[in-house]
Amino acid sequence: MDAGTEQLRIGELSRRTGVSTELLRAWERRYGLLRPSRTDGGFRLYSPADERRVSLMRSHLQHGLSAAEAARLTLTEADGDGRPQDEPLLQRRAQELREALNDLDESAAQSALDSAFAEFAPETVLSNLVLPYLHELGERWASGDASVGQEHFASQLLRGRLLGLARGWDRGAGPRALLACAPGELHDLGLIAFGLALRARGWRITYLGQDTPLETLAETARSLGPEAIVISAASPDRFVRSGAELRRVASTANVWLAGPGASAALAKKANAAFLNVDPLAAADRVAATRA
Amino acid sequence: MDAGTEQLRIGELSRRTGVSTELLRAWERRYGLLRPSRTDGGFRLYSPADERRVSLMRSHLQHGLSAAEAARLTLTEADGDGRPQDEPLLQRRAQELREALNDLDESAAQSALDSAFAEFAPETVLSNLVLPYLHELGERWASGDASVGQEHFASQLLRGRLLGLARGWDRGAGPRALLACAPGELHDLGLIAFGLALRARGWRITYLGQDTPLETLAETARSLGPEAIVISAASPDRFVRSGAELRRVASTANVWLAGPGASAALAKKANAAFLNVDPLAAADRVAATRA
Amino acid sequence: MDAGTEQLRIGELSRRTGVSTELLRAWERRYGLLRPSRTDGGFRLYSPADERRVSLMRSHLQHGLSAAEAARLTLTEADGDGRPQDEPLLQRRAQELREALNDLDESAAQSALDSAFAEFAPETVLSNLVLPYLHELGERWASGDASVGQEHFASQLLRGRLLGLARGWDRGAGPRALLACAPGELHDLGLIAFGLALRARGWRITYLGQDTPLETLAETARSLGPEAIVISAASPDRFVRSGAELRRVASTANVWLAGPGASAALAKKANAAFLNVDPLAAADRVAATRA
DNA sequence: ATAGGTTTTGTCAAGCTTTTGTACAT
DNA sequence: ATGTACAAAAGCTTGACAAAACCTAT
Repeated sequence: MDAGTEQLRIGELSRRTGVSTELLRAWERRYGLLRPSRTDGGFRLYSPADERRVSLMRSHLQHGLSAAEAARLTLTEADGDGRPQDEPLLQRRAQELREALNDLDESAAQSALDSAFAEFAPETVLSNLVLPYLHELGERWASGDASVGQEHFASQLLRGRLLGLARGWDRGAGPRALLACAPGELHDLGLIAFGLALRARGWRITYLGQDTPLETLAETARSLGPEAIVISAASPDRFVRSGAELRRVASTANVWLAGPGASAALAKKANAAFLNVDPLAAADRVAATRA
Repeated sequence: MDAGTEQLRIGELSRRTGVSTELLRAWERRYGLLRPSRTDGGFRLYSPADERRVSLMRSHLQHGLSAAEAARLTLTEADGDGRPQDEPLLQRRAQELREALNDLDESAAQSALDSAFAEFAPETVLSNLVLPYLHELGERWASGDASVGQEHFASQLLRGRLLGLARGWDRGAGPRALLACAPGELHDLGLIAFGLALRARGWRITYLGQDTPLETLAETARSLGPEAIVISAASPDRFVRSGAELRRVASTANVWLAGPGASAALAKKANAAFLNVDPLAAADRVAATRA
Repeated sequence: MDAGTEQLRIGELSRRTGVSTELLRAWERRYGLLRPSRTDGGFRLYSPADERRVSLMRSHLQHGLSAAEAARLTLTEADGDGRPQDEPLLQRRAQELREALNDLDESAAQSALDSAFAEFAPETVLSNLVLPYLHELGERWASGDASVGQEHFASQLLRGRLLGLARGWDRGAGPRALLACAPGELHDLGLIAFGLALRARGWRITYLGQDTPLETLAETARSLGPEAIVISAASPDRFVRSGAELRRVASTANVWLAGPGASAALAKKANAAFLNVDPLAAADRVAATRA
């Protein structure tokens, strides 16, 4: 068990922390600050975690907080920081984001994202927070667990965030990719994430967004001459309905079908390439064609 | 309106301008130079505009004018002091933006917007660059002059921009507004601009975005209890199709119909209020209900 | 939600803000300036937001406003997120950043930067907020107007922010640049800004940081074979002292000298190219060599 | 410019309650 | 070790007050 952890008795804890034994007991009684185990005879045995809590408590008192407040803070900090200590920071941010979005709390969501983007690389945030949340939301929604309001709220907020990251993604001298959602398709977040990932690999992105008619796509492709065209859809019908036009576009350029709606069969039929679902891996594949 | 402007008492104005309090009162009495508001107790409260007038007055006196003359001049000058010089710059930014968007040149567009937001107040940029461009694009598109690619590209880019400005728009303590596009409706930029303007008037915004089912809206409204609900659509059918549900939502909350698709008749039928087209004026109207 | 926020009692708030407890209560009673929660026993508990309000109030009083006016302003500013709405955004953010950094207020500084980066392109933020602030700080410091603490605080915070943006800047397929500060040189913010700008132009960046021995630089260059090497220093001595070694490095690669310490003469002597001072313009020049 | 009256605002006091560290009896 | 007691420190409310700032009218 925890054979290796040192267990202090109250006198020793008092000596180490400079807090009188009476006070330690009072803190335990009044605020539940400490949770010592006991010897058979009833003596308190404090763990290192208890010792940390006492120092935290003292530091808060030093800063002028009232004892009640200091204890409250100490407990929430120690719990949210100490026990799931092994739980990575990333998990915590994910949890914060999830709660904020579910509560329709915009600024909390933004600040969770701010923290995450400050602490991790953009792709890490995408692959560990944003995309998993979208996935989860899709499933909860399919099973009737999420309100559609949450879905709308979340996707709008995340869209704004991702488009913010996208700013300037057409600059530079790399190969150019043209991105669009299939006709009728509104789910564009995965495609934007893909664009960001491809951008990080040095490509220039031109993004046409949701519900792009293939005629539009073809025209734009003619004027830009992109190295790759990526068309995304969340459901297969989007591709099915425009099979003929897809073939036509694909005959003049390097076209990929992506998103949950894409499949190897559909791609083959359209004479296009098939892009496996995960946007980040997809970026690797497309980038590899020009390495 | 000018909730955020500092109002000085006579002593501080005197200290700042170096004009005795008696004289300030005399100028007000004799020439109507100043028009301070009053506290409940009767103390004068001067606005920054008053402060400017006093400096102007002093400078005229310095140049040897009689007090009466100086006052007359000050009053006429202070009114005609605003924009005209800025106008060309604004036009230039508008032109830069237009060209960049038409060329699908993302970074040029972004930097035109950067310049504009650096040089002008947010609402000025909205009302002089963004909204006019959208309007123009709509017309060109209707007449077949704009490629759909341009429209897609521009609206996606502007959406990212506006959502960036929107960050934190749910914070604070003001009344809350719930915003959504009608079912099937994808044109959300006007609604976002409206949200930004309402935000600037102290409201908190919750935004559900494109194509929001009315059931979703109703549910979200129940949990948030917003002061106002604004539903936008670019074409009337969106509203027509969901007439019955609209009535139901409107029966429990303060609902406004907005966007080019709204009309007084439709609003009346739905038992909702009608919001005239311009997003900024609309924000004024909604804000006025709670002033 | 805000389980982790510290709540102050009135005495501590008084001590921190320098406002007597009686006055704090009077402000609450008369103007509703503060809205403390209460303990079960009825003691007031103030949030960090309350603390901010008190400082704002004090600052307004300092500027000569009457208490009633100061309170009104404080409330509208603090609740409505912010400030005069009719000012160009960029100026507002610059002012917020400046105040926050001068007050050593980290979270206010971060949120000013969050807003700025959401609203503007990274380069715009760099060239309009970050670099000017650094410049200004340098001058204030030279004239004894700024404390060393402020300088450390600001540069630490900004460095963290910029390095956050820099994440992943070595990815992709563009030409590679190797960046380093000259031996002994610790001012690296300008160089990082330069790196970011070059990254936006499609380059890959390898960054060696402060105080890089030229031997290290040469070795790294041998193994990476960069397209360009940029060495930065804030004062000329850094370059002077390592003249011979500089020549050697420059003989095998394309070397640029940058930063306020660089000059055409020094560069010529080292057989390197001279990079004009502004990091963003510098990025344009370097990028142009490979367009 | 002065006189005489009013408003605003910071401070103080009295009497009572809550909080919290320490002490003591079991 | 526990539980109770206690007293100093910190807070609360109500009410009042006086200096500073401001008003109008002469």
